Amino acid sequence: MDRNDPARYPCRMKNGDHLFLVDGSGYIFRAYHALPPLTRKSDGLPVGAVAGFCNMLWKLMQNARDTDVGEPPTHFAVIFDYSSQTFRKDLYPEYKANRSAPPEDLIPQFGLIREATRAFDLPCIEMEGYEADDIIATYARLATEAGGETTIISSDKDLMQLVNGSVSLYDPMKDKEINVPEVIEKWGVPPEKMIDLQALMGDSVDNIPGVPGIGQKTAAQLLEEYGDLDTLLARASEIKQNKRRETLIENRDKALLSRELVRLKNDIVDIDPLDTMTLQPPNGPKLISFLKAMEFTTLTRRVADVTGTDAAQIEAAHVAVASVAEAHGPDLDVAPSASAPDAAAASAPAQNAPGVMTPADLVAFRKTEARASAIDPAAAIAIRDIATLRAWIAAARDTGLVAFNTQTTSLDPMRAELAGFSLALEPGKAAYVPLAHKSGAGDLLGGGTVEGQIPVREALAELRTLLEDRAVLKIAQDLKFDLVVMQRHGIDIAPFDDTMLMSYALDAGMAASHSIDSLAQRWLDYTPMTLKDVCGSGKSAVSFDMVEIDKATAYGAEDAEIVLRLWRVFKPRLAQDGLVSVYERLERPLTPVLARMEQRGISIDRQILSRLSGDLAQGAAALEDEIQTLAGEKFNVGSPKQLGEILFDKLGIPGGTKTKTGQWATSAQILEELAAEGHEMPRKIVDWRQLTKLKSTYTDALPGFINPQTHRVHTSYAMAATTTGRLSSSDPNLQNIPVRTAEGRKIRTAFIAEPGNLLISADYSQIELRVLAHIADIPQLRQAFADGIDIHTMTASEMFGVPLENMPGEVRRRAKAINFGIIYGISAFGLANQLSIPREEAGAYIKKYFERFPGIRDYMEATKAAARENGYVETIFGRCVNYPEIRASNPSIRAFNERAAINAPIQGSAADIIRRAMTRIEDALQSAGLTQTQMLLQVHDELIFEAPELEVEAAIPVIRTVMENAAMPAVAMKVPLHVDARAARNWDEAH
DNA sequence: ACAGAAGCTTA
DNA sequence: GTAAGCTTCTGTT
Repeated sequence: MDRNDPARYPCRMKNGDHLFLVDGSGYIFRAYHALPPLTRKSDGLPVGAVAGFCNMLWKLMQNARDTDVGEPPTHFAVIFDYSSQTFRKDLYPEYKANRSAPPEDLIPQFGLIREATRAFDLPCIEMEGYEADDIIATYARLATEAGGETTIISSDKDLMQLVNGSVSLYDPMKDKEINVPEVIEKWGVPPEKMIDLQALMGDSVDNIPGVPGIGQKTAAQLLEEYGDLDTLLARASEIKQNKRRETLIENRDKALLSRELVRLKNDIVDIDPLDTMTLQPPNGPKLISFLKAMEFTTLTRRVADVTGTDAAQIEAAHVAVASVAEAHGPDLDVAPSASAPDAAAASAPAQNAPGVMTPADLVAFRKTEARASAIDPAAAIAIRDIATLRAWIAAARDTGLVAFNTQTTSLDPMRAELAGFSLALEPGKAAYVPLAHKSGAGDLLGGGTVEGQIPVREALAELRTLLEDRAVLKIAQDLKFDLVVMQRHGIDIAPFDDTMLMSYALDAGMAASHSIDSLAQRWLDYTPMTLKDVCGSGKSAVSFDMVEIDKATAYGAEDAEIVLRLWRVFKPRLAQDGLVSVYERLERPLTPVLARMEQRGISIDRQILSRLSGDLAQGAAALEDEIQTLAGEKFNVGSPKQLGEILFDKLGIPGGTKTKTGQWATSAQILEELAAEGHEMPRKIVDWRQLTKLKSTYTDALPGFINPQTHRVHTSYAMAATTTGRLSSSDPNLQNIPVRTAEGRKIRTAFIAEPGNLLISADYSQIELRVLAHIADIPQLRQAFADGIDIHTMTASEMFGVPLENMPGEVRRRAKAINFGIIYGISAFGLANQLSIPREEAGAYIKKYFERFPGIRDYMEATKAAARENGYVETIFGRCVNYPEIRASNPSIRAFNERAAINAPIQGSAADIIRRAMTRIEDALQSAGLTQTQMLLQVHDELIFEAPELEVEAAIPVIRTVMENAAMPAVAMKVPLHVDARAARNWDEAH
């Protein structure tokens, strides 16, 4: 007798009841790939899919009214696949044969998700020999026969065939209901024709053959014309297109077999009756016990609130796990091994659906997915009331992830006023929150605030709960900017990911820019609006708070959505390419450190600069007179073109050379040579240029950067501007303040400490040569550094056989030039230029050098070979620098790339070392009780601090220790690092 | 108003 | 010979 016979098992389901069927197996795979990887904090157990599953179940049980799925559920069950041995395998042994094993960190989650289902007190249904889809089909039929509605929680296309007036699908990740019209829109046929459609088009993921050459479009068109598969096959000979007719006749059997494979079995017998699925109120303690074991704190709290349970009183359940993946063990701070090139991921087959994927497949899938759907800025929402804002923030906390950015009135974060901010939760779901937009109308009254904006204080109070929530990952592009803006409002942002830094870790050297515009172009094939489009440009430009809210919404929300989409591509790539540690240890943690340095700024003495400016003006004017007298006419001394004509045409000085544009070259080097030949004017030009350079670039420009509120100068550090890992500084650039000449050094006396404080300058001595000695493992260099011997003197002694004592200055100077040349990927041409000696002589020096230090030549050859082989080189901490043009056929382009590839590991490793020091130094000072000592500036191998006089003496050894040990424990340097540090009232004396 | 060249500053 | 950013001039838009 049939167990589903109503006579035997009176089915309690009745008219108006609503059955929810969750496709548990489908969900696991989808959640695993769609959600950010999450591991249980205490033991590294991967639980991302479990977390997504629990959040979804809870949401469905609680908020069915709020989601778009109609009536709340009365019956509820979760359905799983039992095993891969099903009747379809008997029919067609190749069915699903091309699937690979699930990822290792997904395996333990299968069992956990069944545990989770039981913790929710929900029936957990699986049957040997059947797929979850067949069980779902059977229950949907039973529910319909009993007069109930069914909602299937899945978006699997295999289930589309079940949709009808009383059965619908619901995609939990897109919060989208799929009914008959949606099926028609997506597939071009109504649900009842889905079986025939799939039979024709086949499915590469499930290995369903279909009819070769017939895709979705053609299949839908044929069914439209012939009605169904049987009719189509019967009348196949009528088809006009030769190719299509032949293939349909020839592959008739494949089509019929495919139909049996995709047709779901809706008449399983011996199945648990529907009345076992009646939805009960949640069992708070049981559920919380499980959630605690999983360490899902946010959901635990929420369940405790709703069920009125005291979570603190409940013990975590003991949850057994089949096999814990060890892949995500404790972070040992070890340098990663050589990272895999991108080629494997790029060539992996891009699939249409997640399915079962290897990490490389996932990366390929995410790259395809990124381009698959269009960004629609017009669909963005403007949030203009506090209730809506709260709802979005709650949704972000549910998801645990949100893309965020600020829109402000200035590109300088220290002057920027907040105009609004945007949030994106998932592709297609982005919003902008205007806060301080004004209308141009009230000009005379100072501009009126636009109606319908949430008061800034209230909005920021809500925003704080999101940005400071440890359970919500904030994703931004160049987050440091937003961090400075928000920290000025007393709000921190943590935890976070930064797509700019991810791109930098992944693709340094692949393109000049890691800006959002170039990333959107590269990864999404999308050209975003520019600030110019929104604010205008030039004289007619307006600040962002004057932009119309609709326009601002489109711009701001688009930004957030792009960031979210980029993140989905980059996150798995970091793991795939072995760059997680570079990103998480060298890039991300530096962000808040730099944000604080930028906010502190440095004090500058206006009067010193003003007096210097006057002196420089006088000196330059006097020289200008003399120059014009020598020229016999007034001309613009600052114009290289006019100057060239005076020197080489009018005065007829011989030996001039031309630049590539055909102008006379008048560089300092050429002018120096002319001066050495006894010409009077060139020397004066060189001096004039020095004075005007100092005046325009430094003494005149710097005061304009003094912030009116802080009275200090706040530079901006770019974290992703160089290819090697160095920072750069701009607005103003404080990494090129003069130091070489006495005149220039006077500028540095204007950089001062506040009264009662001193500036401390701590710089690495010869860090790049030490790194070279480490990487290339050169015995003499290691010995010299270990013994504290002057490295250039040692080099000269080794090369020329001269004793260390009484080394002639000129000999040491040449050795020094060679040492630097090595770091720069030496060429005879460059060295000859540097030392003003014939190329042959320079070549002889290099030859001699390599004879004495064969290890250096080996290093250079090995690095070139590696760069050519892999397309990239790496630093001692695993930072990759790409050289896509290393194989260029143009010899000068190729040689340039080779020199850069030789230099990058050296410069980049040194940059990594100081980054590590910077991320540690604040804590070290705090721990030493030095609470007032603050890091202000970084100049590649130097750090500048400001400290109260009383802390200086204690701070210096702390700073030195952190800096000298910064490579540890990831890398044990074979040579000691040495730091010189001193303190003074101004930067000149401290340096 | 903007872009590129030339030149100069730093590590 | 490596890596940056800023100013002025010059010619174009």
